[in-house]
Amino acid sequence: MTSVETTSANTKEKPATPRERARAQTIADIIRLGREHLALHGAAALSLRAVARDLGVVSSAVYRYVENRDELLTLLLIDGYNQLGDEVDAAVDAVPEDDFAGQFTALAKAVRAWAIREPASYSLLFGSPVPGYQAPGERTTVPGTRVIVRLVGIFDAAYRAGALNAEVSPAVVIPEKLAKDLAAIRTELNLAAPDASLARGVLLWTSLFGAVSFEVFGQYGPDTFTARDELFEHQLCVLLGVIGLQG
Amino acid sequence: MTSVETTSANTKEKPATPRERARAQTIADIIRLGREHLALHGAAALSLRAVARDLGVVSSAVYRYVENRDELLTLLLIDGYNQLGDEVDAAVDAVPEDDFAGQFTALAKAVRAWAIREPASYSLLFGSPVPGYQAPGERTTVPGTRVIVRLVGIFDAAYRAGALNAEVSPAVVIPEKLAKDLAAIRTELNLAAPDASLARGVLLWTSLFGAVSFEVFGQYGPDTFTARDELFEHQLCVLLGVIGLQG
DNA sequence: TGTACATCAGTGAACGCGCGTTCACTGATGTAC
DNA sequence: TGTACATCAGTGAACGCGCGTTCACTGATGTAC
Repeated sequence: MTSVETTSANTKEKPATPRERARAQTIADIIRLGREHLALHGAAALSLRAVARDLGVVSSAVYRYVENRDELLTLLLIDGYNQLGDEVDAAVDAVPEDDFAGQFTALAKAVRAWAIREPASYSLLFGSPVPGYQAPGERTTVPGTRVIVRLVGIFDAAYRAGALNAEVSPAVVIPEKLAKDLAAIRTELNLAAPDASLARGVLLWTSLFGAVSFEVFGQYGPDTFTARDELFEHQLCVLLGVIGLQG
Repeated sequence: MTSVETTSANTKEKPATPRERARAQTIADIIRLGREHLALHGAAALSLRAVARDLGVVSSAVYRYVENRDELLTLLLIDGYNQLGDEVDAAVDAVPEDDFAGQFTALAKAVRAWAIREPASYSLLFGSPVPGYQAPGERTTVPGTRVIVRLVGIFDAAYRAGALNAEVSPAVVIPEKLAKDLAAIRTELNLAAPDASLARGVLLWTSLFGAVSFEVFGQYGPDTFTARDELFEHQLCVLLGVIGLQG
């Protein structure tokens, strides 16, 4: 269920000894409790002592499993990215391969559903940075880019299939500096879509998370929008139009 | 310079006695130091004791000016909203009244410039909620809605002037529940634009802050985009197309 | 103008709290012969 | 299979820290007569 198992299965293939299984279980418990704590008090207030209390163990015992507070944050970050990534993958995989608009919609809805269900994890991943904490890039980059990689994957497949109408609005000039960035992305992810399409993909990406963040972070206020599902779906429709995909 | 003066000028008209001026100055200092602290350690770590230290005063002395920690947060919130609102207003006012695309661009650029200059304040206003803190709506709603009110103002003026091409893409059906929300907004803000245009306005709003948040919160990573100004301007262009305004 | 009193700013000590982290330790679980 | 040793999980006390908040207080600044 949690992605810890996946991660540990990747590093160590064998089911291992009872002691090792107990250890893996404890680490999973620590992450689970950490996530609960995150949900209740936020990332900045995450404390090893509180996790130890919930675990029913003396505070220093946690140091057998986690080097320090920052590492617990890192574990939660990675676990969150993988949870989100798993749900997004499952949602997209359930849509026919040639239904690009459907895949995009599924991805977007999966992101939103997860964000609303796990607002604290969403905040940790996509909200304001945690003061004094710097994520270790070598461990977080891969899980942290799963959603955007998947998104551009759909995007590029649609382009290759000729389903992307890039000329949907008058061509906008892309400055050379921006074109260089886009070229680097194209090379790294092995894409075919031209600059104008890629740039629209970035807009899609930021807009999607902008809409979700407004909802999760309470920017809409309590009463302004009661029809939030409908609002979100409508925004998706318009965004699909922006990249020239028929919903 | 800060908007405290504006606020206090609104409640008390007179320049007042020396003692009162000294008091106002001290409150302004507290807010300034609070903002610096915010920038260095984040909202969750904001402490009255630290502000007192920077103010060169014993910790209990701050309670002469601020009821408790939460009220300091509220002051910072209101001050931030007003700072942003002032800059946005100034930027928009500098554009000719009939140049709606220019006004929108000016608003967007002002938001982004302020956010990049004051990332901590931006985080407090638009990032993850501060755990354990609930903003008092009766004091924050008015300053907190200045930007969006200004945005829909531009938007509606463009519509009334016939500059908004609402039929830019095939009409999307707006569900009844969402239409009700939009109708309430239309009444409250005295707008003329139809549902489809208003809904696009909301998308514009969330997309704008989505783009800014990604940049401020470091979601782009350190290297992916070096041409951030160009990327943002390009996104504005596309968004202008979405609402049917010629940039 | 001068005195008596009220208001206010700031002091310093104290309260109880929770935090991260270290360290020497006790037992239980595993491993090697 | 049985014993001797190594590894590991968890204990409990302690360290130094910063926090929010209260309270009785000292002086300085203002106000009323």
